[in-house]
Amino acid sequence: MRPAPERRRELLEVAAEVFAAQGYDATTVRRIADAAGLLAGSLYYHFDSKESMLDEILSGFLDDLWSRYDAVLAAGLGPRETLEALVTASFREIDRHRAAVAIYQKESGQLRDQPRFGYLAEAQLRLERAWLRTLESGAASGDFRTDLDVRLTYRFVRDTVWVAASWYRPGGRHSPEETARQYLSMVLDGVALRDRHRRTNKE
Amino acid sequence: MRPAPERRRELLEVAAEVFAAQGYDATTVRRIADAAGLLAGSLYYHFDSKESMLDEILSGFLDDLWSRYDAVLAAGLGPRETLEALVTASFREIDRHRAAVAIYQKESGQLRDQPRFGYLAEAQLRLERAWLRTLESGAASGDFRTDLDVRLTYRFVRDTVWVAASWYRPGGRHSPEETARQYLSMVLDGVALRDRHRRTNKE
DNA sequence: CTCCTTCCCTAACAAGTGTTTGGTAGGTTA
DNA sequence: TAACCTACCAAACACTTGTTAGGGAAGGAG
Repeated sequence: MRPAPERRRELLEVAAEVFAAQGYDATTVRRIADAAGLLAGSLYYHFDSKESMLDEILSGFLDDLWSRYDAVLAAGLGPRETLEALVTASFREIDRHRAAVAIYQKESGQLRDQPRFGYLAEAQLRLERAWLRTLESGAASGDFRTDLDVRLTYRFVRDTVWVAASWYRPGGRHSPEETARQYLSMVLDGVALRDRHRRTNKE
Repeated sequence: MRPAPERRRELLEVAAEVFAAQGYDATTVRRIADAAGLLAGSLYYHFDSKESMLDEILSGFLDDLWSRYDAVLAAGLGPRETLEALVTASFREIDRHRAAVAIYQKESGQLRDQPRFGYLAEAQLRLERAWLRTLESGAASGDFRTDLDVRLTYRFVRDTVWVAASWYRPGGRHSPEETARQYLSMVLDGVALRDRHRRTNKE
């Protein structure tokens, strides 16, 4: 009597990988079964629909993400440190849930209208609020520039981070922490050369 | 005897809009027909397959994009001016071909393996080369920082620009030129406050 | 041994898919 | 007038889709 949840997680990982590579709608349930080494109908012993698999993948990822974000936001750091911590946490999440993040990026737009996936819209709103608060308090405290549209800045930071899931490969040249450091350096200081940059790359 | 190509372009625009909103695979040919005000079978008088529509949309967009990029690259500008011109051209392209760009972003990954869409892979390669050359010569000339991984910088710039297609709406608050200016300001100088930024926002 | 549970297979289902075929209303040309 | 072309409709086609029902092999429990 093996522990069932293990097999379940195995299958979900396979499904996530295929969803991320082919897109949710383009992925047939038979293809997931092929990749997992069983037949299409057998998947329905573990899950009650293709949509349930997607649901479980996405909500699992979001739960994980929020537990990390909430920890950062509750730490009471300064705006700049909060931004750094959020970005770093995001890249760690991409490292762990690469497929789920890619799916979220691709399909979230068309899914959030569906009642079952309403939590995607809520999550996006919570995310936006958290980021806007951080950016605004950073502008007030003198950490960030004040001549930029805050909402534009938010989208800029958000997108630059999360699109990375489309090309990032775990175990590649850069660790999530190093990728985060370089991204933060670009987002905060820009790519143009200024006198400081010669050796100010704070470690 | 009205000019046929006009109707053709009309239908392609409708199709592009639906593809962008729902995703290519999730879009049924009947839904396109609905949105265009005719029946599914009638589409096959104008196009010989659903795939052909997608092909025409994407290659049309890429042709347009390259004609603009080539003009910029042939102008012999300095690295920083080239980067600024490329980014501005990109946002103008997003303004004109928003739906096509969104489709390209979403589906290009799964399409480029298909022989018919091989030109997508070629285009991506040409784009990467053009950008890398610009970034490298900018690092050599002292315009850009040298302590960043060039390929990472490339992906950073590329992504930040093109993802904008997922939220940008023509006729919104910001014109493509103004959006480009703000993005360039963030990419080049960063979002962190430095002494200069109080009033150095050139113009 | 028998019973039961877990996990999978075989085989089929109804619904929806992209596409084709034949026809036709209405305008243009001769 | 008749012949023709454009742009569409109506109806069906073969196929794929997600999903279900019934059965069976393997192994632990009594």
